[in-house]
Amino acid sequence: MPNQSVLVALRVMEEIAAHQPIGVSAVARALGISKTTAHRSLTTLAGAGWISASNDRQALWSLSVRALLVGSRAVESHAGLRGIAVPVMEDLRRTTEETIHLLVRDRAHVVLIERLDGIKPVRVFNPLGGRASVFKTSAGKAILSRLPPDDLQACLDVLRARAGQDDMPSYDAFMREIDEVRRSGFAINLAGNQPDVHAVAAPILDGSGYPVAAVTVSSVPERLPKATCHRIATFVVDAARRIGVGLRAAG
Amino acid sequence: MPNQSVLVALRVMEEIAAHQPIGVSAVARALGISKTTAHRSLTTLAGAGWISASNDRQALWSLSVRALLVGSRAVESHAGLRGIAVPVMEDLRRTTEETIHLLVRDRAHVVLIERLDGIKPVRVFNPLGGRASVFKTSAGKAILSRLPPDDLQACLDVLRARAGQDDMPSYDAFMREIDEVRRSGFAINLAGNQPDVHAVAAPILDGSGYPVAAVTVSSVPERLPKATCHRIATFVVDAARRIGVGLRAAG
DNA sequence: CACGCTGTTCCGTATAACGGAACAGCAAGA
DNA sequence: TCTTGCTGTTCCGTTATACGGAACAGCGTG
Repeated sequence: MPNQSVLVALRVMEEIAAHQPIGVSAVARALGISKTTAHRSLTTLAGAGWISASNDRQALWSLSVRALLVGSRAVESHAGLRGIAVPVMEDLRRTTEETIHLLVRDRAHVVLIERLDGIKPVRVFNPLGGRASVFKTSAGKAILSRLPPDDLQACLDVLRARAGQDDMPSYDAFMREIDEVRRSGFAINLAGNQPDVHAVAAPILDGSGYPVAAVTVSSVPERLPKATCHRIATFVVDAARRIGVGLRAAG
Repeated sequence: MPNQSVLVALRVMEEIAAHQPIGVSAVARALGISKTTAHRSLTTLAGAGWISASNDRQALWSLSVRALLVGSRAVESHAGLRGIAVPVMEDLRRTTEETIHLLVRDRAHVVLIERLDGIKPVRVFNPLGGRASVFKTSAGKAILSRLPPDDLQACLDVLRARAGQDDMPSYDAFMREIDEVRRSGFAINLAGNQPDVHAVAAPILDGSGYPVAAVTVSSVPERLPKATCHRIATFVVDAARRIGVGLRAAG
């Protein structure tokens, strides 16, 4: 296994991201490495400007802005997905007047890469880069419904291991829901991830039919009851389709 | 210098962020390292899931979502700045009906860490994690105006080296403007960074008086002429003050 | 005052990372 | 077609480097 120190450094950054601000000993304990190695990794990362220490008596480490600068470029990697999606998302917001999200998948999670706020005063708020379970969100279900069988099975294996815990849906029920999403072309989430947030999602397919992302409309339950979700699903599906067309034209 | 391979890997990621998608040879050339080292670094980063290759004939590398997942946590490092700022930013948007930005400084740049879209149809659009010169933005001038003398001088040295190039302001004119900003408490930018974008900014000070961030109101010149900038500056300054109070209360 | 915890430094050794060289595959040019 | 110049990839020997144990200093608690 090459570049052990790099693997350590990356795990250190992930540990900091999850538990910042955090000290040397806690990092070493969490990763099962010696304090010496953790300390060396931290000072190296700090020297490169990716993390910084609160200069208290007991140094606690946090990610620095450089990490954001580099990480934020990751959203541009999907063949200009965001640039193509944003104008369509603008249209969708004009039609629905609600918050529009653009998400991509990372294993068993979806990550928010763009957001357009709803127009009305009461509105959902999710930070960019935010992460949620692929099993509890409409975007996750939308993407999973179009995944190739092998990729889908890999995700479902994760669910089988965790079903029941943490409000995870049962394996069989989830399978049935994915089938239904595949048939209808859109997914609905009624407060399954965050209480008081309803959402409807549609998968964005690239030229080869792979679901690279999902668009969603989110709002509070009062403005987005089940019936309304079904009614606006047409617009969401159409927006996803238009973004897909743009992707094929671009790349 | 310890952990050379880590330093290489981080530089590789920065190079990818700046020029993705990019191949092995180009990375090696840009960093002045051997193709072997670049290749090893890339495969290690890919193994850890931070970058991924387009599986074309000629492998081109891009940042993966994992980089965003970690990087996005960097915005939480400033003692809960965003959580405190967002509600105040909501108020400011309600008052002005324009786009509200929250930015922090990284050396001679400001980085956008949160954005609330304006209500009106024509509106500025800046991606989160986006970077702009501290000398050409209202946010940059607002933050610089409250920097301790040493930090300010370090930045001004950068300006002295680059003054004239790239639409950079002259050293003396910029000094005068910073003095004016310090006196008035807010900064204005009339299309100095992006054409057709006017903005007004105020610095957010922590408990020790250090300018940790800036809030801005941005819009198109028609809705934000110079006179209007001065009129709404009161609201921007007050928003920045309220966020500062929240910071002091929190930590 | 000892104990447990911080973070930090030193050091010997095992190993891992370096770059040169060689190879395969593709594209443009002669 | 055959060359030239670029890709990316693999192998290998040597050197330098990253590892963890042990020891140290500083602080708060029992």
